[in-house]
Amino acid sequence: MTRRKIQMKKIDSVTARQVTFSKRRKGLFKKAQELLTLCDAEIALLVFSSTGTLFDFASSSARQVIERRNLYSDVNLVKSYQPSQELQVEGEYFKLNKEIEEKTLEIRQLNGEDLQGLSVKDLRKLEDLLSTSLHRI
Amino acid sequence: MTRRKIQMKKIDSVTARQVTFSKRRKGLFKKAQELLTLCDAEIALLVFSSTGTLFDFASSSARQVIERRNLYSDVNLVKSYQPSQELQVEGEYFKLNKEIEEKTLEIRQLNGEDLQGLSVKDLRKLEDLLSTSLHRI
DNA sequence: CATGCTATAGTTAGATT
DNA sequence: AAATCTAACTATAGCAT
Repeated sequence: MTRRKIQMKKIDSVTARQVTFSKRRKGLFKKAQELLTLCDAEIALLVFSSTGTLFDFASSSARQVIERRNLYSDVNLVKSYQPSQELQVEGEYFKLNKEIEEKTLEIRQLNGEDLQGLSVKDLRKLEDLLSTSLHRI
Repeated sequence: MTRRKIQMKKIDSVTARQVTFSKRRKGLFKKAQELLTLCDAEIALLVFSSTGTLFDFASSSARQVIERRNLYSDVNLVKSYQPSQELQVEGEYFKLNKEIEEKTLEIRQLNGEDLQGLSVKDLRKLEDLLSTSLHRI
């Protein structure tokens, strides 16, 4: 796209591929955000790196889809409304992604990172937990 | 973006918004396709129009689906690829679930449980990790 | 309404730091 | 590994048809 036109095939160099992945992922999310804003669309975007780790997820207003779905089922406002499979699927995605996020944070905290969100009490708990774990090992 | 720079807000004119939606959606999917080709990533992209109808879905391994879809007219787009979409979704599920499983195990091990699968060397590593974490806290 | 055009806005590959 | 730069690309807003 720039200094040189590139071939549309998997980039050979691992490092170059990672850099491009990072740059283009950012660009893709920006485009998604723009589409979302300009056209009032709802977008769910899941990007996995080649190693299979979930790298990102973008959709602010897609949450509303879920909320709307829940609203419909809760209030039973529209009897004939059947959540489409796509929406159900999206809902499950959100759930799974949230679970992954939570577990990732938990791991980071067990590793002594991201502690600023914790109260002193929680810190003591975590400290005790780690002490116990250390003893078991 | 072109003849004129536009404001990043919802486009007022309904017709202009529809045109932009169509154009940009196309662009977004192209970018997604490029990212997945260049970087061997896996991408799931769900775009809902403002009326809430699912407009498209893209996934790395769904390449064939997308290609096949292009053979059909716009009107039949969604219907024609639904069954395959289910299959793709299954794959993504599997990945997310696997990631959750892995993280769950990691947490359990950080808590001193499920250690039987680890070698002595891994145990030492974990011990060091916990010591360091404890120190940070 | 959809599709084609095209000047310009926006994106990014490769280099540099 | 991450940020910055910028030439060289691509995407697209406003029109035209």
